[in-house]
Amino acid sequence: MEEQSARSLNFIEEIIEEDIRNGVNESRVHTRFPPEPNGYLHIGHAKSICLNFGLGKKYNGKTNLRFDDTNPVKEDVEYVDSIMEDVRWLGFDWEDRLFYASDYFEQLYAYAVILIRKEKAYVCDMTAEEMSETRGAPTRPGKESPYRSRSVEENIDLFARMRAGEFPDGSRVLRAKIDMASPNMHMRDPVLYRILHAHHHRTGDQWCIYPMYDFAHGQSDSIERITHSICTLEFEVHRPLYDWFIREIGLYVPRQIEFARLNVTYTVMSKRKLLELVQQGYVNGWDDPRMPTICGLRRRGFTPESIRNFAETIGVAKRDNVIDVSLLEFCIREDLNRRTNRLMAVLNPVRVVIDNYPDELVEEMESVNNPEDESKGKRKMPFSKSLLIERDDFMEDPPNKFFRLAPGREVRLKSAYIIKCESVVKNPETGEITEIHCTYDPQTKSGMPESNRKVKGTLHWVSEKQAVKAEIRLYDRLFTRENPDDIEEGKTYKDYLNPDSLKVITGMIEPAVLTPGNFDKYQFERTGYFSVDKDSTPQNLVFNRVVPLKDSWAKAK
RNA sequence: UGACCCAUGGUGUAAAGGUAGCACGAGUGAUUUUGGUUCACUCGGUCUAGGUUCGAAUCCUGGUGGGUCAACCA
Repeated sequence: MEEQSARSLNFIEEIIEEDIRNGVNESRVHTRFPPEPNGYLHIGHAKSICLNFGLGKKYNGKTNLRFDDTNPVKEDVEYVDSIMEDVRWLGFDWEDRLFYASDYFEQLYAYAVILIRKEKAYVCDMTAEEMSETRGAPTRPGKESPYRSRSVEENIDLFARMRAGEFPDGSRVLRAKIDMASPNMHMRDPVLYRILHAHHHRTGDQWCIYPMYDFAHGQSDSIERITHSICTLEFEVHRPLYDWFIREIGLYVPRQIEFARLNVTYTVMSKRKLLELVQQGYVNGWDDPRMPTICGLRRRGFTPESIRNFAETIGVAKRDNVIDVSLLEFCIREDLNRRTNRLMAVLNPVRVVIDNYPDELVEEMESVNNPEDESKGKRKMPFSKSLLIERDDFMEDPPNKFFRLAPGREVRLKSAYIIKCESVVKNPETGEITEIHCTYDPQTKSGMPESNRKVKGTLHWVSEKQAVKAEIRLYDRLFTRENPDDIEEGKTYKDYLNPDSLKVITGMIEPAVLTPGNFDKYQFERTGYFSVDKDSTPQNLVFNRVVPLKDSWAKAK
């Protein structure tokens, strides 16, 4: 069965397997997912989560969750909590390996002192502006800081006093002493520590100096004995620095591997932009179903399985990529198709009156919940003289290939009778059709011996009197441009926001949904997959459309 | 105009020097109590120019195109 996995490794797996063969780091595999708690996780993080935890599992290794919380002014426990919830929801377990970079502040301080003693780090008094000016440019070398040659003793003393809070923010930094002429900007005496009198969400006011990403990340990996530190491509130029710290301090050696981050058409992925959409009210919060956040997708009705399968399907490589949203839609359709119950729901109703049906009779019609899965059982739906069908399912003057209801034509009502349209009633002023009068054939009730007569179409319907009103939220892509980050002159990504990304309508639902034991996601016949919104109550049913069904008739039109 | 990274159908991703495959997509047909689902078939690709080799998507060189890097962010 699994024969094909024998030799179809992605480039990261090849590196890992080679390391295993060579006995690198005792041939262990230990990965980590290291988010900064400064925002909510999105589908791009899901790729990283699936990758890191997936690799840990595949190679019988472990995966840590580590919060990269070295910048207190941007971080908050709100984000810590949401990240843990999202990772768990996706189906991954860090067991007892929950860590914070802030757990290592004392250790990192000691590492910095080691570098100072080796004359590989120094306290620099330049302002941020001066530092920026003397750093040079990629094509031009920088100039060495006048503080570069401070004595070890002076550096140790100054660094201790930085920690003790003797200096104001921004007055001094600790820098590595590497090479101001390096073609790699990150090697031009990068900042290791800065002074920041800010309250940290975990360490409180214990520290007023904070390590920079470069000084914290690799060492944290090393402390946790991470073997493979997988990150996105923009950190590729940081790798020489990552390795430099590990080597100079003399630490356990993890290997950093970079992959291309995920991009999806018709959406933005940067935390900054997503934050703007929330803060400026373009969407209703991080979990707005239009957002590409994990919590947004969850609220929309995506399943963890579908997202994991998506991550598996897109693969991993180093070239820039833009995944078409249709692939994400495929993944959720594929999953929901076999797990959701079918539900009759009429989104844009028009009345159908069965003239030859008894006035007061209400029959119970039986329908399978999921034709793909018999074990999902059956349900009963009331049927009566006055029904509602989809307005689109009737045409007074239809083209040839219209398979639905039209004057003189027959259709089957799903799980009920075959009906024939006899006449229509219109509003004399507007010309709008208000009633469609039909007759039914009593011999064609679903399940009866003579019910197998072929008719061109089958329609969904609800019984007018028993149907339940529901608020239906139809979501469309948030942006009108395939790549909202590809901005035309004089515009911003916000100019590509889709004003019609949310449409709220009132639909009529079969009453079965109110009975207990139903699933929280449904396939509405022909219209799409829907989930019950978290704000829904029995008095006010609210459905979110996860994704429309494919509709080849719509295309033909 | 520096360093580093990348280049396979429309979109992704495989092929460890030896048949360019898979998925989405698009198209055609069959089945169908929804035109969905399911099934079958089809479409379509190695950026370019040289070189090495019996043989190159794969190795080498040049070009072209794209990306990353000049935060006391991560």
